[in-house]
Amino acid sequence: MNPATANIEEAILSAILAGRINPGTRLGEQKLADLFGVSRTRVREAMMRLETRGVVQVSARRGWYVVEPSAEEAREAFQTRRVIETGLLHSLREVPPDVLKSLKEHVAMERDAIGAGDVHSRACLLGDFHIHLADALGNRMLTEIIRDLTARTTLISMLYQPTEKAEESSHDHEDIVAAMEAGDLAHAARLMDEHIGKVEAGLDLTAKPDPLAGLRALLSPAAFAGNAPSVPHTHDHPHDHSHSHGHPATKED
Amino acid sequence: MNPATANIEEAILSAILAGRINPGTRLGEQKLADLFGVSRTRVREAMMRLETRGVVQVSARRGWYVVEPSAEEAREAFQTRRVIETGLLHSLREVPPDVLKSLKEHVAMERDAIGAGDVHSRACLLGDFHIHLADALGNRMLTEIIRDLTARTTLISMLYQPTEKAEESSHDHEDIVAAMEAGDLAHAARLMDEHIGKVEAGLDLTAKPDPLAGLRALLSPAAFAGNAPSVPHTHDHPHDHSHSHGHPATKED
DNA sequence: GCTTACAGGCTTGTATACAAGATTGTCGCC
DNA sequence: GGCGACAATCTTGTATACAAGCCTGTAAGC
Repeated sequence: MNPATANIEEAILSAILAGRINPGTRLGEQKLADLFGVSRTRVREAMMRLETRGVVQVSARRGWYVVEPSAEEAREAFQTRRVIETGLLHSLREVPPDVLKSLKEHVAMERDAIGAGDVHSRACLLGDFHIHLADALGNRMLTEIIRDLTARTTLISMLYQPTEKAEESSHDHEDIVAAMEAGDLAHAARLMDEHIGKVEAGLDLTAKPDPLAGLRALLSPAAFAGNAPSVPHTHDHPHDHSHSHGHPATKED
Repeated sequence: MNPATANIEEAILSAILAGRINPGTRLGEQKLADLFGVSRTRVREAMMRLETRGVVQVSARRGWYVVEPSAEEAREAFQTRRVIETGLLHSLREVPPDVLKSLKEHVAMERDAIGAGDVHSRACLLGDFHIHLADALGNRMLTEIIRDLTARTTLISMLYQPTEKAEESSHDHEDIVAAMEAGDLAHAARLMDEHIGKVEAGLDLTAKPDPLAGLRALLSPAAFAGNAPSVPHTHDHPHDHSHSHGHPATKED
């Protein structure tokens, strides 16, 4: 594949995985083209690849948008992850020591990030755990699949997760690694199943299937005093104008 | 997505699934553009999507080629299928009656095709079984993943499978469905694991990692009498010239 | 006779131009 | 004042033009 095109694709995907780009964000071709210093053609390539991978969508003659998975799609994504990740643990006969070591280090990093209150890298690490785990099998194909899936569930969490129970997730990860170390992979699989189930159960899938959801909350409690309180444009500002995309998407303020 | 572009993508992918296009086949942009009556742009889109899905590859300024998975990739593909499909059966709590009915009908069709000696639809059906099974969960995401994976293993079989044990495969499918009907999904998963293992074991992964493999066989047994026997161009004729792609890839003659 | 350099043709890579549709702001009308 | 039509603007969709690199066939040199 082309290095430049791959870079654009990678840049956007990892920004999503890291939670730096919100679901529903519009990604204009020209804007990205300017940003990366190439023509629209290359950006379009990257976008179409990402569309195939299920992380962006095109709305005809309106633009590219980071997907906002529906409740139905959210359920599918979690089910898919459950199927694949428990299947992975089940088919793992033994865990190589270096993989175990790397996973333990990862969990330690999670705890540090949580302790430091680093929201940004925290979310990133929690998703990364599963990708690391996929690496355990040394199967690139599977890793790629889980990576794409994780991107989707990350977006889902951003859409539907009222409160991120980071400590609980990290603790689950720890237990899973412990079971792996003990060689009880069936148990690890069961824990993984529960873990994903918990994350899914923690979502409020009735919350915001549409961008107007934020509105409704304002409308119902008698509001509408004098001036509509500016309706803080939920998305549609991919990169303000310069490329200093630093603010880590702190939505819940 | 665009209907026309999607059609090109679909057409090529299903031709691969049906075994009508051989691994290693070159797919020229202009040729396909003429064939579908569009410009190269659209063909390129379709190709790049297919590249993301892992079924074609581009060789810089030479052309697009249907992938020829290496032995390593073949192992990964089968392992991935094993992980996902056993995981699927494990996480299936119960099997809806209509799904069971549909699977039984499918297996019956397999047997008919085998009985009739219909090589073409036979291979197609054997792959389709797994896709149908994915439908059992009603999870489009998972179905899509398995579909792409099946495309790859189909190509792998075309590359490495000396003799296709169709009857055995169909019998395996039958057993799996029987276990599902009996409600013993753990058993079904075990059977699936064995089944995929058998298919993988039936491959000769040392066979032809390169297009010259057919050559070596000719070279070693003292051959080279007078004229090199024409080296029947192993691939490189996507659609001869008109679009009457009817010959069902009977390679093993 | 064999090897090497070169030229021509063919294929993709990339940018650009133009067409078609969507959105939004404005003006006229009721 | 409110509503609807219209025009300006912006965005993607598609095709085409040209650049750049690979492959092959040919001819010259050894």
